[in-house]
Amino acid sequence: MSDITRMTSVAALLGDPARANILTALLDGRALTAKELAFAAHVSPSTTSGHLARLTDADLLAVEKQGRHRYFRLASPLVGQMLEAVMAVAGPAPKPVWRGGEALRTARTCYDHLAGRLGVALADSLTRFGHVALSGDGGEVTETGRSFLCDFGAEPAPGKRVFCRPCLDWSERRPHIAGRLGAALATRCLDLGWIQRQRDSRAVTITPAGSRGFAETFGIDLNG
Amino acid sequence: MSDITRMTSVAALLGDPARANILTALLDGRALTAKELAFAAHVSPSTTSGHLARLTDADLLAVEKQGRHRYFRLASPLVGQMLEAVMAVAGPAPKPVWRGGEALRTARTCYDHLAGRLGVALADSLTRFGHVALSGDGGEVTETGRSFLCDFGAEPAPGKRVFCRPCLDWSERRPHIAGRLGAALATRCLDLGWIQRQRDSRAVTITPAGSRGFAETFGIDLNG
DNA sequence: CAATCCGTTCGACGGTCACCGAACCATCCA
DNA sequence: TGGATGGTTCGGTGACCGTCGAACGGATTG
Repeated sequence: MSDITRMTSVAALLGDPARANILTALLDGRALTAKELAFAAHVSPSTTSGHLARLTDADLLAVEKQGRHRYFRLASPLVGQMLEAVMAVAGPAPKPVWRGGEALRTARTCYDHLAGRLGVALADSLTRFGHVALSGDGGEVTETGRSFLCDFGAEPAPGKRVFCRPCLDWSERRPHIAGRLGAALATRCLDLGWIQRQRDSRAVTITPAGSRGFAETFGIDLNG
Repeated sequence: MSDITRMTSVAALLGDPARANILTALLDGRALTAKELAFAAHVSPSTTSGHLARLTDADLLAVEKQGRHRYFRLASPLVGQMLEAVMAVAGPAPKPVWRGGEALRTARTCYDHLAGRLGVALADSLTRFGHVALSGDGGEVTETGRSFLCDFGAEPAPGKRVFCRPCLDWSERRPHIAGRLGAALATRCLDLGWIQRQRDSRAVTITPAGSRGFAETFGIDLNG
């Protein structure tokens, strides 16, 4: 089996509306039964069964048996990222239906850490440079990452809380960084004056100093 | 046209071997003519023409007319990222049952530069010694790097193409060096007899001289 | 102008695959 | 032990699509 063959097999699986519906229905990480997925896919249970068999066979879905139900979910975060990538190319999502949302989508706090496009971009940057490694439900800081974060001035306070955890961003559908590390990053950005909280909203604004800082330190340009 | 419909249309385009070959042939950012792509896709010019029309129509490819040639290239970096994402899921084969696959993972050409374990090791070595600096989507050669490469005999030809670019290696999931510099390195290694192309394959073999050379010059030992 | 090469369009052929209903197996419940 | 429900398998049908060769338009070259 050649590389191209493997790639086309996977892509072909995404190329059918019923299967695409199944996969997107699972994008949020939940596990659903075959019947629920049949409803989501708008096809009969028998047809759905065939699709599910092929998807699990290709390791796009993982299945868990519970009594007479079978629960399906995405086999790995890589699958979700692939779906996002295809959607990104598939084009402009019919966008923000609701108002005031734009600021929230750009940058907001999620409890004590950063989310929205900024939060996701930060996670991307740290991952790309090998400073942190995010897996399905956990995260670690590498050696280079530790010194990088130390230089940046974001040293997480000690504590019992989980240190670094990916948190799926609902507006971006991709992970940002939560946990003590996420909190430390947000605090440091506030201290540097890179971002400012808005009154009565979780949205935060990026200052001109922040624009420069995020670009120089993390290679982030949200306008680009 | 719904989200799912757009997504499946794009995915279905990737689901055909001929089109997948075309897209991967353009992964490094070069622009190729329809005939060259027909060769890469292993189908007739007429068939290729149909595929190219569909790919450009879906905005996966951009086309540029020059005389009686038409040059095709990926329409945006997003397309490349999508391909990488699909390859990442399609994954390196779980079990390298087949000897040829193993050879491909050890060392192969990615059009005109080196990839696989050897390509990644080269990039690592050059980075470690401070000869090049690779960031997210760009790369630079340092002063010491310039003289080092000059001594080595790998002086990139002048040209419009990007000079040094990291290219995510699908089998190693780490960057190797593409662009004019990558091409120059590959050419020099061939000239030195360190590597040899295999017929009908992108795999390259490392000669005994190459083993010594890579070890002495770059500190690379792929068996280690 | 003639020869040539690049690329596209057209028509026909063949294989693949999504779909459904009905029958079947497994599990749970009364 | 029956009956109900979740899920799979099977056979048949129809549509879609990738493929090629042949013919054609456009651009370059001699």
